[in-house]
Amino acid sequence: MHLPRLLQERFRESLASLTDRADDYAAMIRPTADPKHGDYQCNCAMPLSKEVGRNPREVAAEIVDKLRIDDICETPQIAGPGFINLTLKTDFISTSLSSLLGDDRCGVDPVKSEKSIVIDFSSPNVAKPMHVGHIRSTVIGDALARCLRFLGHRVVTDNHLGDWGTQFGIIIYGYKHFGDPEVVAANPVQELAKLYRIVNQLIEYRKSKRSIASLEQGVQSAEQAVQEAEEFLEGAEDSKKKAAKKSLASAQRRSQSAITSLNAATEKVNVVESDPVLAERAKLHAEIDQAVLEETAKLHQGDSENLALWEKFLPHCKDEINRVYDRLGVEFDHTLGESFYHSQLQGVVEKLKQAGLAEESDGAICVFMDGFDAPMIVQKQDGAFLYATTDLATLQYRLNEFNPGEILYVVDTRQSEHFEKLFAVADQFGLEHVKLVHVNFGTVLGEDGKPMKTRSGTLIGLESLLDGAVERAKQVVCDPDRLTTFDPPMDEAEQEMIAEAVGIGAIKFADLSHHRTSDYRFNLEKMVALDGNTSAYVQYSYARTQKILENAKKAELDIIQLVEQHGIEMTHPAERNLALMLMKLEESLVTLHKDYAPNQLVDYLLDTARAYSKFNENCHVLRAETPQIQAARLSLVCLSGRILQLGLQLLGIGVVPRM
RNA sequence: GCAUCCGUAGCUCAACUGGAUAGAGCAUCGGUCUUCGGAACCGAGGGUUGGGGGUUCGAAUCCCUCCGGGUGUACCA
Repeated sequence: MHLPRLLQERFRESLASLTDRADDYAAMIRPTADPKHGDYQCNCAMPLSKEVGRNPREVAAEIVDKLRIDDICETPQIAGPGFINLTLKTDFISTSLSSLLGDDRCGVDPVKSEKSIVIDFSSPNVAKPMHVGHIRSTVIGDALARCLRFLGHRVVTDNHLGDWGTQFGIIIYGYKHFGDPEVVAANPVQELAKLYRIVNQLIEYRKSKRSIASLEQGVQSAEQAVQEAEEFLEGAEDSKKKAAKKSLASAQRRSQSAITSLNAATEKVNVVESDPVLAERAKLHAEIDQAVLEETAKLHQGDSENLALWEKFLPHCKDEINRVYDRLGVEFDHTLGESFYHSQLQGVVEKLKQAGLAEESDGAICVFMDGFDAPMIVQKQDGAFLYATTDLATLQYRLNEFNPGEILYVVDTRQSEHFEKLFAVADQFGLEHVKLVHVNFGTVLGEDGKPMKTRSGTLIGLESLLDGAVERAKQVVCDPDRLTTFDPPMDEAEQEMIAEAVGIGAIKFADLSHHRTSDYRFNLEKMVALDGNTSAYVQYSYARTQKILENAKKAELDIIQLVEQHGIEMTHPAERNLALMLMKLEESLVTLHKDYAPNQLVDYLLDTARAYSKFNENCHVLRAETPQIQAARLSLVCLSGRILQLGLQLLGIGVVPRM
């Protein structure tokens, strides 16, 4: 059920005699912004009037005159410069609503032309703890996969794991120098993580140590700039004071951020140097960054010892990330990591050379392209391949294996340039039949508006983030005062289950509720709040529907019978509004697909939950005046519950029967 | 420097890609109801969509320009 499409068909017929671009004009149907203009509006008369050189209201009148739509809408109204306003007939809404009953797709028609769509998302580096930066790709990618699949597309999800990079050099180095084979064997996941941290800390120490001099210089020049700005402000004429204040504030910000960077580096150095054990280690492993790269290179060249270690460690690293996926309820059809493509990389480079696309420059093999300052480097001076190479190999493999119509890369927006290059190269490879999309997304910011970090400046672990949300959700949802109102009482297990659903849901919902391309501020308190634009509000609305159905002792089959017997009679505006909302799920999903923007569905669910609340407030079900009215209300409650549940499920969020 | 994204209510964010009086939620203030669970509902205030110009029936959206910010910029991913 996609109302704009239905209306569009009618307009196309009516427009056919006026223009040969009837399709384009018929597409100009929108929901109205204000209910007083009806439910939908068609905005085609104004542009069309220009094409045919006539008065827009006249054109609108002619369109309306030819329009056969009285089975769906009241008489269309022409308003303003030539808007055609459409109000659905309440009968039509009732009939449509009853057709949703018993339909497990909730009225969403499967797409007519299904596509095969590959979605590349999450893609963490194994052996490195997952952190806050992995939320967005994982949550957005999973939601897209669920929604597009539900729409009827053949979706292939692939987790392009970073399982072949420097982080393994780090672990291998750590194992060789700090590892105890027995301890690692006994508790591999934790021990490997520990080894990673030890080596990484030393590398960070070295980096920081090297950068301190230039950071100090940065602070100095920033402070000088502040001073200059202050002096300028003092001497400035009144007319320039405002501008001078602004540039002073800007200089102060820069100075602050320079100081922060310097402090972070100094802190990393001090942590190591103030600890005798660490200081000794740092001295012993002075060349550690180089050594780690060498271990990585040896692995890539097939060194038997390192390869054996890699094979031994990889499963444990996967266990580690799979635990997080289990908790998030995320699954993949394929997990083909970088290592899977290793043997194909040389071939890709050769192919690029043969096609005349790649050439040597400064010892590296590069693809130069118009419109880009820097080339795409596919092989380094030292012979190593890069992620551009892997991405090309991956693309090639996916085209052969999955024959997709679309490939979506759910990856941070900071990698835009990489994907522009990748797509440009792919284009020259003759891949124009597949739609390649970089589904980019913004950064998760802390309360201070800067990328989210812990107080000590490190990234926040994903698991501790989830733990925090669940814990907070439990405090809020399982408040002892509230719990006393439940009958039967909630046992500990149920409380845990609710906290998990609400806590994890809160994080996902908050992420998905923002347009993916914008940055957003992470605020746990607001996310798990019971009021506001939160998952808990939607989940709670669902729980209320279930309570009413329970009290009414009616299952969906009973309701279908009641409707067959009594029909659906709507007497209150809140009923009509809710019913109309319930018919719009497909609309939100189609819009979602157009922009790969899950916030479309989030907005829909919030609107629906609010419409339900209003209905719930105004329209008593059990005390309904007549059986007809009650049948209608039971239908609305039942379908509201089903659609809220389905919508949340399509976002990867669960519901609980009571909370 | 170049490229690119952004600037919307006090705060956090939307706005179906050019449509009517720019919407939600927090927060603030006021109101409703003997709860099919009040975690509710109704209402009010709050905006020159960073500034200025342009395009047209119509601009938060497109173009130009200035101001302010983020990000990326040859061998990391």
